[in-house]
Amino acid sequence: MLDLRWIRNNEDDVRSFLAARNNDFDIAPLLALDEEKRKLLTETEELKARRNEGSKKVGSARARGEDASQIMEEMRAIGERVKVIDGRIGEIDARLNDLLLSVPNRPHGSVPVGKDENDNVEIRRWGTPKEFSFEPKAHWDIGEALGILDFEKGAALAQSRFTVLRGQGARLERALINFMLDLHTEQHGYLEIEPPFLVSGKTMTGTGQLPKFADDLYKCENDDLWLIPTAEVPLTNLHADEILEEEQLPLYYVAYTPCFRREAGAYGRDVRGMLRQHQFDKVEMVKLASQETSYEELEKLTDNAEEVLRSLDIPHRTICLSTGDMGFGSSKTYDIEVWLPSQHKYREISSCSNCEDFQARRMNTRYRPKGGGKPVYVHTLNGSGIAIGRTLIAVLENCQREDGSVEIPAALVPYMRGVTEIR
RNA sequence: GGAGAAGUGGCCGAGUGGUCGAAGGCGAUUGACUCGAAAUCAAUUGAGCGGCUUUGCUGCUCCGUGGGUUCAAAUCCCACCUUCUCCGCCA
Repeated sequence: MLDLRWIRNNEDDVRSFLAARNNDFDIAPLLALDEEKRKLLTETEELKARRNEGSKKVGSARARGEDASQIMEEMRAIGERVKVIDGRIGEIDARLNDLLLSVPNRPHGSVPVGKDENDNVEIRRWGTPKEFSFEPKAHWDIGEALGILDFEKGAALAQSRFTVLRGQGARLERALINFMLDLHTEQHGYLEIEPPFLVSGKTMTGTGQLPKFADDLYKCENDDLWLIPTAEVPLTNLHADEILEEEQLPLYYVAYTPCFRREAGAYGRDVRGMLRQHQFDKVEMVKLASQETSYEELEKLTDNAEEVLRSLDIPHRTICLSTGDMGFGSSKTYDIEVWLPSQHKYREISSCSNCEDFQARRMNTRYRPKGGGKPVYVHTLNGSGIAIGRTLIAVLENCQREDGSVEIPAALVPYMRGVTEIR
């Protein structure tokens, strides 16, 4: 959510960044409502001041045993007008809030302006895609041949886009989770959290999933509970409605959770294998930082995610998303993409964003600056550190051998209890 | 799920219709005292929105949340949420 006052004073900026995002949101009705509300507010506040004064007079008159019925009558009339105006203000507020929650975040000045993913800018590459002496297979072929990936059973138990992992496949998933959690907690200074996997509508609104993206989420029928699409939601909301001290910042949190996404609107894409699932595991990093340090923290966060892939020796590249490709709540996003030999392409495995104060304003998380002063909104950052299922895919495909077996990267061997290959 | 109790400022805690945004205490900050510290004393110490003669003054709102009654609500009424205790159920 953006600051309404800022929108009011920077109309042109808002219009131009909405255009850069290909967003057709019209701010005119919003500004009109804002104007009307402020006019009514002045009116009702004046009336209330008069009523407060009158009520005090009634009190003191009664204390002296005098008759106050005339003032009471006047105050009753004022009260009725106040009620009408406040009712209208309430309606405007609700509408204003709805509109504000639908305005996307303002992109940072360093973000490339562009229409879509074709305008994303590659920042760096790491590693060289391996030359195979044979035709590298896709992970679904490797996994099914080894008996560790079962797509049929996933579909039978739930529906398509669910997978059953078996044996060393299930263990590899678990190994990746533990490896990443250990890396981030022991080397990068994150505090491990185990959050709820279901959260309230308010929490979903805090990070921006609601109200706009309800169709992408799974909701419980009888409760105000939603399955999290990413641990970003509970982690970022950990300090909702709090005022922190600047000395506490930055806060680093990391969590493993399953993630649940309806993937509505992704019907034809990545239908084979487990690249795009309704349920997938992810280790997620979240930071709350001061306004001055958040972009520095974004660089570190992205490096923390890249470190996972360096440790596993998997080729990858990092790109900066253009204004047209960026998510709703982000001011700047780096995607990390791994090399998938079977597709001969880099594919997204992590997304690291600085949301600045966009989420903080929604969930009301502030900090008191050093040396006192008014509380200001924190900057929130999140990044996959990293997607587990896609990492498993990357390991299977990049570490496959001609005979169909898969070599376990050295860093994972301890987590696989000494297993060095799956065959 | 059933029965009961409770939700007040950073914390504890008083307040059952009228100068209550809220006593008192703790904590914090500043000053005095001190060579310094402690102790003591004094002052200050919530948030949001707005106005102004803008380092201060001022209006409105906020006592779990949302409604209602009233000239006036922390205080009365209704609904909901959360916490605690007991029962039931369960891992």
